[in-house]
Amino acid sequence: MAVIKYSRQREAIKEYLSQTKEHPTADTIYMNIRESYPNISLGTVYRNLNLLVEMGEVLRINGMDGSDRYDGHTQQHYHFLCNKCHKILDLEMESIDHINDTANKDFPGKVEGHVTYFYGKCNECK
Amino acid sequence: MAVIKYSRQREAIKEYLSQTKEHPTADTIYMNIRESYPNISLGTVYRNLNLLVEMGEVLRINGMDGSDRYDGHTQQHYHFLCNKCHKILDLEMESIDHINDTANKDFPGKVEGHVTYFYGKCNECK
DNA sequence: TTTGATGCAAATGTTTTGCATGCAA
DNA sequence: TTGCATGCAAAACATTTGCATCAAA
Repeated sequence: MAVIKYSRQREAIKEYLSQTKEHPTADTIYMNIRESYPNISLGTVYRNLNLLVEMGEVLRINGMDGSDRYDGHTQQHYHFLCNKCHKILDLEMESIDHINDTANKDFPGKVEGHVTYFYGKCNECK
Repeated sequence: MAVIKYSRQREAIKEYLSQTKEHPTADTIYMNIRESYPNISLGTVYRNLNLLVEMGEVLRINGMDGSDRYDGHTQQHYHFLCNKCHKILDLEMESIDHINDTANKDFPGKVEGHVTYFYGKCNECK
């Protein structure tokens, strides 16, 4: 089973994601990391993002738009997508984990979690 | 502004989607419609799916997997994704629309809706 | 007759992969 | 020294689009 070795590229990606409030695409991440590591390749960015998502250190947000977006802040929180300017914002809200129980009622399998995002108009667009 | 003309291809897609319980991909839909319309093209399927989604007659489900899936049953319902066999099931559950209000609290913009899907293990995989 | 819809193929955009080389352990 | 990670380029996918032709109104 593959041992995971240190790589400065992966560190740079993690560092960049933990420090930004945006929810960048792989390409945006690539552009940014390139400022410190001009030789990094897009393939490496994708490979590391997949690794980090798998390890639970980064969240992948998809279905918003053509390409996936990534979020380095893994504490439980929800996202808001503006229908007008397509910005993604973090929502500070109380837990809605009880909807798992609602879903589990009368369901023969086992609901373990949910993925939710909210949409509407952001502060500037409303 | 574009008038929408009747097309038997679009009818066939709508009919197929309203009759299946699966949540097929564009390609699966294409394969099926091809049995009655051998000359239909994948481009036409995509064009019509986009149209139907825009008209609200079909739901697009994304973020589950590489490619988007479509659902002809537009009454409000939630989806469940099995982590093991990757099946998508419909959930019969009470409304959780109140989570919009939860999200709206302390949010400067305006939350208009949400997208939610549940995951876990289905009846056969648990 | 007019104009939207289609089929076909080429183009686009995103993500993955094969392979030789580099680097961590 | 071993084998995972990288850079590069090509490949793989999913989806969109240009254009000549077809068909609905």
